[in-house]
Amino acid sequence: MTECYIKDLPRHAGKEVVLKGWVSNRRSSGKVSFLLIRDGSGLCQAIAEREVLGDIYQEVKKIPLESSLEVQGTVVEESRSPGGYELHVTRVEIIHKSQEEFPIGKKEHGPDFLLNNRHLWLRSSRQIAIMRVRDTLVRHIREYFHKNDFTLIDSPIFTTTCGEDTSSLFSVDYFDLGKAFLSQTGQLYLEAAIFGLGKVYCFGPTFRAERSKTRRHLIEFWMVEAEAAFYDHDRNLALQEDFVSYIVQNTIAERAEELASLGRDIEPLKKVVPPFYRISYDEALTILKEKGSDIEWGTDLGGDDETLITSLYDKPVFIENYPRKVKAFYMKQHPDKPDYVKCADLLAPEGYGEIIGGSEREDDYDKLLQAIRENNLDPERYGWYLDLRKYGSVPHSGFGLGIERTLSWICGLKHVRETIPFPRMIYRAYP
RNA sequence: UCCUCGGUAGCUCAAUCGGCAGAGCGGGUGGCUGUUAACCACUAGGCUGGGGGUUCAAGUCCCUCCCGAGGAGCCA
Repeated sequence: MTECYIKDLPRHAGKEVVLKGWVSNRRSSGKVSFLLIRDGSGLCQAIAEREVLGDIYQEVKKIPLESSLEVQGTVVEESRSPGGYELHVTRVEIIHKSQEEFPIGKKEHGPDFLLNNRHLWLRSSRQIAIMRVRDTLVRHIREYFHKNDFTLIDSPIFTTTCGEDTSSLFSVDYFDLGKAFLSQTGQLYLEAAIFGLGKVYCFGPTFRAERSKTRRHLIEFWMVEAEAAFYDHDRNLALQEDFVSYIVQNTIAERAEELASLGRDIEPLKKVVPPFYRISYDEALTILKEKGSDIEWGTDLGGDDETLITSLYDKPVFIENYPRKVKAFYMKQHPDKPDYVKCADLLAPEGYGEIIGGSEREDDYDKLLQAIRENNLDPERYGWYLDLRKYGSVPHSGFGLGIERTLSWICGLKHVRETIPFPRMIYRAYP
């Protein structure tokens, strides 16, 4: 007997096959039961009739949701079944009958309950759709870098240097060496790698011990970072435009069905092609003040500010050249305006806000050392990083893109917590 | 850490001015041969987050603690 996956049913129309999966939903009407089977490849309606099945029909009719089954039957084209094909069952074997009522019901649930049952929530069609989009997005990210001659450099998770300030780092005991930190960025290591490989990227989890509690924050999230030798600020922005357009267009083309099931209108995403809008930090401030914001020069844009700016544009917008004092120590000082750095954040439209932070890096040894001291960091710990400016230092730039924020934007979600299989949040590390 | 909102049946939520604790879904029992979160009938299910207070009377008002959500700060 041919065993097959639901996605392959059209190829077996009229034939008898075996499916293995779970009872996603069930309805019965006296002598006939409709079992909605999920097998990881799709959904299919299986028709179980009393006259065909005999004694086991009574058990099948009452089978608890999410029980696992092996069903054998004839594949029949049927528009009323999801996927367009249904199975007329001739034999049922119960692999495992759910021991208790499945906690995730057919009606709505609240976020607390769903997050406590994340291990079971992942079986629902909405979560399946999001995970498929995530898989596709990640694949196109890797593909883009591969096609453009970037080499993957896996950066360490344990670090003794940091890219941001130490207050937001998780520390762990590291044998006799004292404290080590969980990585916040692989950037500094990528900078070391460009001298051998030119263009590199890393992709992995990153950890922020910030007591953030918003729809845009996770404690553990995935970030893809790229770094390229001889890329100045403008070339960096062109790369980001090309990259973001590529991953968005390819993902929405491949996952149109899933995005539709999530209720995402992809028309706004189709506009995500180069060039993106570019405004300076100072211009952003002027706009914000005109709109009534009380933001002051020398502070970062808040969530409301980002929402206001993005509402004015139908495509992603770069905010360039921030004040030096609000950005990280490694960013290159602006040659004409010493109070600024050559950097840009990329804000996604439709109110989603920052998805990329990037900059040209300081390539001058003395200026970098000075910046490290100004930020009260220990120059000895950054010895290796300073070394990079001693042997053939070159202009170079890079950026980091947050996977969950980008996915949340593409899927049109209200919160990043649904974009990662097991979200880590300030008061939640279970399951 | 701060601000705002919330916690009532397994789940999602009602409960008017402080006056008998309710519904839908899910569970159980029965019915139905084409259902699409199926439907119909019956049924079980409660320390109203914990503690204290006011009152003849508290889910409702006050104090306090716990838990959650959204936001601020910070960031991708």
